[in-house]
Amino acid sequence: MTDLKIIFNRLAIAYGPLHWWPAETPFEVAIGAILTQNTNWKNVEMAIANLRGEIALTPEALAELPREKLEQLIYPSGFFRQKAERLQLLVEHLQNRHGNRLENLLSQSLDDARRELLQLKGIGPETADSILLYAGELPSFVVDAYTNRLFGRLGVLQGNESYEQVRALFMTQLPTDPVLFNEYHALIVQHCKCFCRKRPVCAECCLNQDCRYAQGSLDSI
DNA sequence: GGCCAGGACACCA
DNA sequence: TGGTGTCATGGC
Repeated sequence: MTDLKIIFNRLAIAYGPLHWWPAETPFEVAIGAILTQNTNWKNVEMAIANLRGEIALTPEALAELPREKLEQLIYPSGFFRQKAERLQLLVEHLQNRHGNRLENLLSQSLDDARRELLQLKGIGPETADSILLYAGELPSFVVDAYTNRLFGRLGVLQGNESYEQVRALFMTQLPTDPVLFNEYHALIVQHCKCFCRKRPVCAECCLNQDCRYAQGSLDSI
């Protein structure tokens, strides 16, 4: 069993199952993925609640919103001008290429869908992978700041790896399973909210000072 | 009042 | 190719 599988098992026992992403439709996942860029999820929830209140959580409805109105609705998520543009560019793309259905974009092969998402302004690798995995249920591992922080501390990562290198590490060492990738990323985020941010070592977490992972070396495994 | 949060992009050397 | 500045709100 690889280190990554062992770490997953420990996290899963401690926190799982988490069943991400907190959204009602694939399109809502994509909206959340853009809105959460460098932003606390609580702020995103406020913005999504505003969109829901305007019945604007479909590509058609979002396309009808004037830019200023959209900026006003997503204001709590921060970077509201950038994000309004990014949302409208995504909606325009779905309208022009996929009959207003994100599901059509996601029905392609993983590589084709990922390439297409990455060509859109404002959708980088993490946002694309979040959409692929959580909206499309495609086996694309999501790497985020928490992933780098946690696995850097564990000694799995050196800290100078590129996004694609980290993603490839997880995708080659783990079974190609979207359910596993989904849960793993959710567990990393859940764990880091306790272990990595609030305090250096969380007494009740599964990777505390008594755990070999917290020592920064996995050599003994 | 400062720091951080489930990034991406433009610009520059 | 890699580093830096910019975008911006809300919670702690």
